[in-house]
Amino acid sequence: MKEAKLKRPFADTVTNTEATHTQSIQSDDSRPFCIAEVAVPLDIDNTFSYLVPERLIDNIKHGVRLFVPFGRRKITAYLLGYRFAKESEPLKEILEILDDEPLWTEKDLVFLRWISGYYLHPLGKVLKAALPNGINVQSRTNAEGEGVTGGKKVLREKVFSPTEADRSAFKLKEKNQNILNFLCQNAETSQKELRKMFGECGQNLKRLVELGLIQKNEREVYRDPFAGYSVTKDSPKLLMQHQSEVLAAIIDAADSRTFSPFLLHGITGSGKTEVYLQAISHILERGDNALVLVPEISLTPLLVQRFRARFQEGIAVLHSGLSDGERYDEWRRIRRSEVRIVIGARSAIFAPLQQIGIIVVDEEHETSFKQSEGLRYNARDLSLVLGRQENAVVLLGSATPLVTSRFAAQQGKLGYLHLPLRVGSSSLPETTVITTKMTPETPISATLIQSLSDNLERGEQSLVFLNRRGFSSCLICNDCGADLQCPNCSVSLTYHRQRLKSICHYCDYQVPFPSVCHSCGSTDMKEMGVGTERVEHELRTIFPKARIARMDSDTTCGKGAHALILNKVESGEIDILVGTQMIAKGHDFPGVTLVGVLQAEGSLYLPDFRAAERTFQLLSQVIGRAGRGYLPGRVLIQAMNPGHYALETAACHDFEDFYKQELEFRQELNYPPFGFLVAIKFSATSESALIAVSESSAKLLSALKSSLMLRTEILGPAPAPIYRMRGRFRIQILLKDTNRVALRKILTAYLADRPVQSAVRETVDVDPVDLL
DNA sequence: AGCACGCCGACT
DNA sequence: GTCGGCGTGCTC
Ligand SMILES: [Zn+2]
Ligand SMILES: [Zn+2]
Repeated sequence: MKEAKLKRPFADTVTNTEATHTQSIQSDDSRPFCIAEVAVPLDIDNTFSYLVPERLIDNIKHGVRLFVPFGRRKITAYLLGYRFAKESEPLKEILEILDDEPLWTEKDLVFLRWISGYYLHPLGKVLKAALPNGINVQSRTNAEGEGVTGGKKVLREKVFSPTEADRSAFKLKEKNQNILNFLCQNAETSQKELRKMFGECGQNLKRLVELGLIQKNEREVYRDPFAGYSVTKDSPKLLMQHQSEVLAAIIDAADSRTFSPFLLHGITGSGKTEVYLQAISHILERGDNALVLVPEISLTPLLVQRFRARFQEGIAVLHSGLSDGERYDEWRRIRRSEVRIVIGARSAIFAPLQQIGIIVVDEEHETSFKQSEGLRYNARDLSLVLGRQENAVVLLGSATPLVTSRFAAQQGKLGYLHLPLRVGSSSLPETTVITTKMTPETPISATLIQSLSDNLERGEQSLVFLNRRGFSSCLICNDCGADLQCPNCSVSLTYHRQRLKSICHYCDYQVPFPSVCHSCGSTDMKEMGVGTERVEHELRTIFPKARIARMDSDTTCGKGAHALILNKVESGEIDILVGTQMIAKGHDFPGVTLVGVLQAEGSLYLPDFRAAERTFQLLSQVIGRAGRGYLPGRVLIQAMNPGHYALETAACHDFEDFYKQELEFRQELNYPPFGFLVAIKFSATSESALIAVSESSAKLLSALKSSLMLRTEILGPAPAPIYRMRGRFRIQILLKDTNRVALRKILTAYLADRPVQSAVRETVDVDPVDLL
């Protein structure tokens, strides 16, 4: 054995899994050193200690960012705690305290530490991810860090208000008198608004200030992303029987003031939103606040409008379309308790909202609640953790709940609330499954063509759904049989006819058309597999007079393009809409009476244990698009091999049966919610590093198998030991129980022991665990 | 993340 | 000989 490493000069370095003592001991002469413990936003698990210099001791407080020397650079760091000590090892000094007010509370820190441990992500990076981007100062390498408190600019405006002075003592010009009267009768008013009412009035205001009749102040203004949307007040709607029962259960739980998580299972149009609104109203009345998480695509002005109509003021909206400045403004309003309701996409889980009484997660099954890079958190999962910490009600709402949620409800860990009825509307659509082999020449079966034709004649609208964009999913060489693949991702390139290119849907690698075979150089390439672009093309040939539109990420990349297509469908300007899963989400089309699903099993055989669940959810959603108006709906599902239970159960709307069969499948293979899953993804810079990792990971896997894992698995096509995807190599580890301590130990040991260190970067992806 | 240090192959 | 690329480890 080699001699142990040199003794490290810094003792007692705290790792971020342990709680740090943040309670400070008062400074006195016997304890002259103030030592700050700090997390940095880098790939480092331990924390660092700095000396707080004399000049900063009076300003130090919890929850602030610091500017510290780190190596030969200067970076932003996050203060975790500080203490006074008799003596100190030689430490570097903090350069600056970047915030006057705390950015996070002790409670927030508990939550963030939990996240750090659960997602195996350094605390400093978690803090960075949780804070709004506008606040962050770019680390400066040069010595002059002037203006370092920077971040996004705080906007100010001038406001005027009357003084106590005796107003009758002056004889004023008419305009001045009018302004003064106005100010006496109203709250302080900005110059901008006064200008609107009285025209250019800078001179008049200046005069009134000089006379001591009014005073000028500055106040911070917030950039308002939803300004200009007028609000018509509405009042709580009368609930149907099921809704009132559900609401009563929620209110009961809320009044217990204990952590009360619910699964609210209600099909689209069953009146979930009204239940949310009234539950939130109850929480607000008793003085607590509400956090509402919705998928990015559902976070529309229309939704915000609904909340504004009910609650008017005190609503903050956080979505990805905000500029850093706007987002920072909303964040500050929340921090200062100026709002009672926060509505946002996944990152809103980090909103600095205090006293949370209820967390609503709408469409909880949506994958967009999961962040797929950096800190790979799932806001749906975190809502449960936060709700537990805050003793809040957590409402997970969905028409097609996650298998995990459904299971937790069965176990009694989630309260199960069901809204079975469509409010004021029709029965479920009649659904037929057709067995067809889809070919590039005839992607649409004769039966579906006939139905579309009938629908056109009746003047009714149709949807055609295919979960694959592009013209053809790959090009195959007629000479040697090789398909055109992405050199980075080893997946077939999708041919896009309009753009005359073949494109990798993972990394956006492109080759122009006509293409040359990578292996033999032939230019004789055959189109294989069908995408939405081709379906649109074929439909135009079959129905030359029909008004046809396509909606997928290719046709909606422009700003407003998405809304434009939706509007056209809604106003009846479109007869047939072709699209990917995009047409399954978003708004209702009351005029649609026929839905055709092409290649329904398309997403079923992906190397993902949730493939069946995703397929079922998607199909259920698409099926639900038919017959939402007054006319009954009809659905035709085309599949090559329709025997899979995900298709069968979706077709006959048998939710119970789907969950039963899916849970059997999960249990047999120890997939969540029965097993615990962690994916380690590698990206390597060289082929040799890759091989080394492959070998060492095989060793890891066999070690895991022989120790505590009940089942370990490598995801992907055999016989490759590591699955290559999006330029990365992925192995997945499944554990039977949810013992994170054991997992962390094994992972840490593996990562430390791995042969190639920096040539390989791994990200650890923790998948759903039973958090209840 | 950067940055320095050390090891090994290639090259004026 | 030494120049430089890459792999490794450290930063209070
Ligand atoms: Zn070829
Ligand atoms: Zn690619």
